[in-house]
Amino acid sequence: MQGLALMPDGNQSGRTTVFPVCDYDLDETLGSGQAFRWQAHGDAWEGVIGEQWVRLQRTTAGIHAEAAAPQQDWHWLEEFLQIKVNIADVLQTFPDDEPMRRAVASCRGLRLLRQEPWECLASFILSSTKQIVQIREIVHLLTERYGQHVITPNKSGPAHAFPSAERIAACSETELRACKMGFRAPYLLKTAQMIVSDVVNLEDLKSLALSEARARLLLFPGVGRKIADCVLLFGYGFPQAFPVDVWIMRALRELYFPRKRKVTPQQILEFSERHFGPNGGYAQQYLFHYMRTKHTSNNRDKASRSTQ
DNA sequence: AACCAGGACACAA
DNA sequence: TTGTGTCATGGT
Repeated sequence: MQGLALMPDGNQSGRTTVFPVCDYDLDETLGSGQAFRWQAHGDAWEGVIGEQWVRLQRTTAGIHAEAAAPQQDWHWLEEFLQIKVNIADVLQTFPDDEPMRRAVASCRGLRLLRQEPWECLASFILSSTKQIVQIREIVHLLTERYGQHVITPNKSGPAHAFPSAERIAACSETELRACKMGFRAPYLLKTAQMIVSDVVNLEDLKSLALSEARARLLLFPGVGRKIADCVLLFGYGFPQAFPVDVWIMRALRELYFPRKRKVTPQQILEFSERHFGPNGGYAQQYLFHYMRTKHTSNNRDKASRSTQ
């Protein structure tokens, strides 16, 4: 390790590296409900990608990354964080309207990750009608009980990889329910079994068009349009996939159809496909985060609810 | 103490 | 095709 000090910034064979990137906010990106097993420790974030433990920290030079073991190649992390995406180019494709301007202005540095498809699929099967904190808890129990240990630095506690489809498929429904996932347990179990028996091959989806890939995901039990679009967006990088959950439904109603009584979910869905352009998925994430954290009517509602 | 959460599904009309 | 009840569990 002596040689590290002699190596230039961005050295590729040590335990750490720096990605020189701007407009990348780790808090908003890792804590915004697209990934569920990153933990904030002070100003740093710790997580596991594949079999690798990682610690990320914002510095003036960019994003500082620390792994548990020396790396010759950081491509896996660069891919996960989508470092090469020029976010300014993406933002430029958003519709130029008031709601989008507000969302973009208040979520500067929000990015989309590129997660491993199986982990993403399993996580979002567990997400239905759950709050983000609860999804994190369920996923944590699952990885702790059925995921392989990964190497961590001495100072850090134990960490686990996300359990394989094979391992989940070998669980009983009772064991899965014990991870607090309730009625989602049979969905996850059957989905894992379908993957193990190769009824649907997740790798194959990468070469398909959006609608074809979506049709394959919809074959899994517990996967409807919304969860399929989450996996297409966060796991496969289809930038046009536009998950419509309860938050986005409210956002589109309030921001784009104010004082209009009958707006059906079908109309909202059609509007979402038409209005937000080739990077609609990114736009969706900005609206989602904006509604959850900054939008005033949301905060007012929350305040009035908690004081009554 | 009702109401809600990054929904999906079976079933009715 | 569109509308309702149900499914666990925990937070506000």
